[in-house]
Amino acid sequence: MATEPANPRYRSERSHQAILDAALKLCLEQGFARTSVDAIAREAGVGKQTIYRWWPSKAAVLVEAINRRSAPSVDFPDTGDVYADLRDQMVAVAKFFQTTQSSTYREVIGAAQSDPAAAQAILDTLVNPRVQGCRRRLERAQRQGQIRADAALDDIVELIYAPLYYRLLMGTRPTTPEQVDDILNLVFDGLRPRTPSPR
Amino acid sequence: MATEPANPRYRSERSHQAILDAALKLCLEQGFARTSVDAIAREAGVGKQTIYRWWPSKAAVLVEAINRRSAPSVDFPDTGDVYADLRDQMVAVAKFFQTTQSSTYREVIGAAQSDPAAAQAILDTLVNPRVQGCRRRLERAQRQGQIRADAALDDIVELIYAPLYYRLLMGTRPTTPEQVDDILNLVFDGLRPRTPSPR
Amino acid sequence: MATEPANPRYRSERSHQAILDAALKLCLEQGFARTSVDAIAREAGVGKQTIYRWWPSKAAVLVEAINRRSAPSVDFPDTGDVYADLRDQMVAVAKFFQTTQSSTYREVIGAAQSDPAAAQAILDTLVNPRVQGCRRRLERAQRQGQIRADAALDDIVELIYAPLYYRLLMGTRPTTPEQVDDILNLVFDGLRPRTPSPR
Amino acid sequence: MATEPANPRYRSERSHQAILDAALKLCLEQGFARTSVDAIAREAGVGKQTIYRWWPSKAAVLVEAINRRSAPSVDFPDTGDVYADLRDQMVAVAKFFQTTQSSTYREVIGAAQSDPAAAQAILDTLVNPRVQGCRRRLERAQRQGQIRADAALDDIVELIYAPLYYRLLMGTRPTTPEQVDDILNLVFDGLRPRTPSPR
DNA sequence: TCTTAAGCGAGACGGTACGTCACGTCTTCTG
DNA sequence: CAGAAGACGTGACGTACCGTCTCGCTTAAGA
Repeated sequence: MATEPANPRYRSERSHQAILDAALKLCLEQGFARTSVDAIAREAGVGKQTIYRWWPSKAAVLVEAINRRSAPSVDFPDTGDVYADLRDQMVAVAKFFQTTQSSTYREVIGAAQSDPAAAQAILDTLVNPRVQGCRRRLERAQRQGQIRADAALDDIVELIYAPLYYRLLMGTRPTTPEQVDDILNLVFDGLRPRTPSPR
Repeated sequence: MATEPANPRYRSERSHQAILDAALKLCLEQGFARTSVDAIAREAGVGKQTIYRWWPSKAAVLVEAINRRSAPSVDFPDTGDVYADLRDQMVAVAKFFQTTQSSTYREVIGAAQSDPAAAQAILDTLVNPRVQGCRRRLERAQRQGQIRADAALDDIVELIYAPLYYRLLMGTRPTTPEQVDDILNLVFDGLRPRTPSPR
Repeated sequence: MATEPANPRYRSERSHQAILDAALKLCLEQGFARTSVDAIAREAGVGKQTIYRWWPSKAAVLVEAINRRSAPSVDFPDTGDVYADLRDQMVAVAKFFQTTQSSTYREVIGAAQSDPAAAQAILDTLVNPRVQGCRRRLERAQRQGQIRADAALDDIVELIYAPLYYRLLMGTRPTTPEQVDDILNLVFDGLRPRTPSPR
Repeated sequence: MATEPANPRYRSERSHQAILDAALKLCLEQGFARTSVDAIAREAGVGKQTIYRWWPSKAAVLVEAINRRSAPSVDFPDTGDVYADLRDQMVAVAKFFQTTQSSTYREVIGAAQSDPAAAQAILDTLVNPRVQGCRRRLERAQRQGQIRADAALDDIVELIYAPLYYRLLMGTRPTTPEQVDDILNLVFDGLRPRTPSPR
């Protein structure tokens, strides 16, 4: 993983876990920006050096911590109905974006705007694995003729998730699960007015 | 405006402009995160307190500075062809997102993730005025039957701009003007496979 | 007076008094060091410039304010008994040094250590007039044979008052009126052991 | 010592000395009031925090620095002739008060008028050890009958040193070594006119 | 009586220094 | 001898005051 050094010789698993736990806890309590590395070390009962030994930045610690918590959600469901599967997955994301924990994720993405290494870690660890899962599901749907054959899959993935991230990061409106249907309807049927067509 | 105090008595216009200029210049040279308020004050030949007197944070200064530079782009074109008009505007945004200056905007949005006041300033000053322009254009198009009557306009605005912001902020891929057509095609025609329909 | 400009044309007597009152009040409440010129101006309902127009420094304001309050104590008594007269005056000084107001005086002398102009104002306005009064009284006593003819009067004045100031400024011990007799006994009779002599 | 924290764990001796040296140097060059903590840190090649970690104030730093320089002068001579010994010690003090370095001491005492902790440090570190030395010398002299048996020693110590401090702090006149004899003559023989007595 | 120049309250201005916080590295002692 | 504890150099923070300046307004002098 991008946030891991090559050779974790002598690495203390106890300290490792304690750091991730402490980081998440403190960010939840007071926000990522107000959480210092010193505070994480103190909370984890760990020397500051131990953190700097294994992670390049505070953001990297939280990328790993968030990933550990959200690992189960990587798998993309496949019930045969791509609309329903996308809906399920997006609702899960929308619900997460409504929780308090998501603001740690939000702040980490914010910090990554000034920290290319953190940005890369987010992509590699959190975003891309899920994007790949979605892409594979869309591929199957495309092969089965459930979505247009000429649509670029990467464009579709982004078109679907972008509105959720847009609302999260720009704060235009909260991301409620109900809005997922609005998005999917638009994305599936398009903007163009049409002669009545069977769904 | 959100970043302005109620009563700018005796405010020095010279200092005001010098601060905005200095802030933009330094952010362009070394990035927003590496630009300190001290440095802006020094570059502008201004006391630090003068900055804190009129703006609540470094981010707020840059919201106003960016807004001053980009004020002309608020107007949304109306040639009668909504697809072409959206395309024009999106291409302009995509081009801006490719420039070096956009990374200041990007970092300011990043900082706003930990600073609700800055987030509000971005919405009020930069985002919402342009969103309103787009929305009004879509309303006319909807009245003229160029887009579906049952589509919620706010959803459409976000569906169109979100992919550009997503790429900007998540760094998945650069936002080239060519991709604008890919997005618009998807958005207008939808994902559903279809019997040939006239464009 | 040293703290007064040459030509007080148009000077507002109301403001003048308000400044002196405000300065004394604030110093009494929170100490000289914690009292800012801004605060004095605000308390006096006066523009800051008005203070700077008439006094060179915060310390100079307080020298004048203290002087106004203590003007009556300049006169040195003359009952014919120089010992008793010195005792009276020293007791008055010792009592003042025990009051809360004296710590303003103390702090002003402290500030004068880094401000030659203030030091000069203290000498000219507060110290020297009283020293001269004491000196004149000692001169008469010397002419009347109550003190040694060969003693330098300036040395005597300092020898008498220095212990009080020493205790005030060095904080070795408080200056109680009772100690005045101890000092005067020593000063009058000297350290040398002696054959019994008539008082 | 009053200016030392209880437990100097891991304190860097190199930084410690560099701070004291830098503080003295800068105060000598530009005065105590014009010397900022920033400047001391810069001159010493040390972080500002390191100063604040070990001393409560700029004044406390200089109390320790002055003490380190003047440690040798604590011992009080004892040749058997108390007048001569006092004269020696007072001349040394008077000479020091004439040097440029003494104005650092003077300004520190000034600052202590608004800083009780600094005042205490001056007493504990600089004044009281020397006062005790003087007091012990006077005790011996008193036992040997060189000074009056009924004189309070603390009063004598202050009576002797106070005029020197008075001149230093009130700026009435410089403290020349010649004046020491004038003071001592007065103090030993007293003010009272007398029948010729053998010295 | 009417200018007119000043003093005036208010407070913004360019600055300096403050004392604190967090960073990422280095050092010391302890288990 | 690895790791906790935390001191270190660095640098930015946001605040407090400094002494000067720029505003309109009031006020008293002299034309």
